[in-house]
Amino acid sequence: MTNAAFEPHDHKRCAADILAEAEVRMKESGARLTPVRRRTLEILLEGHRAMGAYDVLDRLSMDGFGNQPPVAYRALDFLVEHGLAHRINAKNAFAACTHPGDHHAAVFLICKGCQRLAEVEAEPIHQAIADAGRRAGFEVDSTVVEALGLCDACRTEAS
Amino acid sequence: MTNAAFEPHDHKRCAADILAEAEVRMKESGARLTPVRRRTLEILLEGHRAMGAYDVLDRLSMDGFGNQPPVAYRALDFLVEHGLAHRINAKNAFAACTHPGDHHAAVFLICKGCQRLAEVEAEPIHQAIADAGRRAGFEVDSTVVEALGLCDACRTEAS
DNA sequence: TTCGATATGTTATGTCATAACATTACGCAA
DNA sequence: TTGCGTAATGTTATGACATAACATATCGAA
Repeated sequence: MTNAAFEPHDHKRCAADILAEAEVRMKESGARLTPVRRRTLEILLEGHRAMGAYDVLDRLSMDGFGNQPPVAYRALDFLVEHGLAHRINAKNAFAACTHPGDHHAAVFLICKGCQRLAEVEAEPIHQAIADAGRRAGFEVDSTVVEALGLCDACRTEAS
Repeated sequence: MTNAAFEPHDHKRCAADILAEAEVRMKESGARLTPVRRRTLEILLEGHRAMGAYDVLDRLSMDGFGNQPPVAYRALDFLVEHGLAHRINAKNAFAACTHPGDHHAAVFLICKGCQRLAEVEAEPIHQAIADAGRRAGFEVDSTVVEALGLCDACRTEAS
């Protein structure tokens, strides 16, 4: 089983579904998915890739929103806080969450070939990390798990 | 069992041992642990904390080395490349490796209270990540596993 | 001892991120 | 509906992290 992010798929549908789910969740929680925030999420959803804040900002300002860094950072921070996007530390970049609502024990797979990024649920891994912490007398709050490598397609191409 | 990094211990000895080990390993591999590089490692070894490149740079320039960013970054990159230090993505910072030579499937525990950082071996976790990748049709090369939380001492203090 | 490779110094610039304050829009209570 | 407090956005300025490119010095093997 390969991950959808690395496979050809009906991406318009994929993105639209996530966006719709996001709207529902925001309505439920009372948080406001304002125009900049919604547009920011749409931009992130254009591809299964992480984008830098300044790239997002360029797109936003082309769409008539402000053109200063805080415009992008605020929208991105909002999305991250509400579980609609993730910060990808390894790339100083941001990506739309592909399963908003899940309990969020995500592992990120970042392809060095095509730059695509997949998010897989892996609660047991996060558990194992929490356990390893506990054995060292450490209480884990949050974990970052990012793996770099090559997706199927890029691996085939390389050989 | 708590990790040495979070426990009172004979740190002078701890640092000296790691430094000695580093010297041996560099001699073996033929890589040159020059004065800046050695000094950089000593600086990182002063505490079980991650340091920003510019903090390291300040220290180096006080010691008579150059005072421009590449001086620090080059030394740090050398140490990372040779397994004597690690980059801590979550903090854009660097820390001395506490078990140079081990096969390096490290998980970093970063205390939000005291800022101390421990490195625990966790080959099984890295295996599990590689497996999760494989199931998604992805070949993992390298992984970043960083956990934020509170060490024993800081947890006690907080309560 | 000379020459190529490696390491260091230095200038300049690029990239990522946030503090602080002004202005505008929103939603609710009177 | 008006007015008010809060939340969101815009804008200026600056801080923090990182690297490209080239000059100079040092190391070590032929």
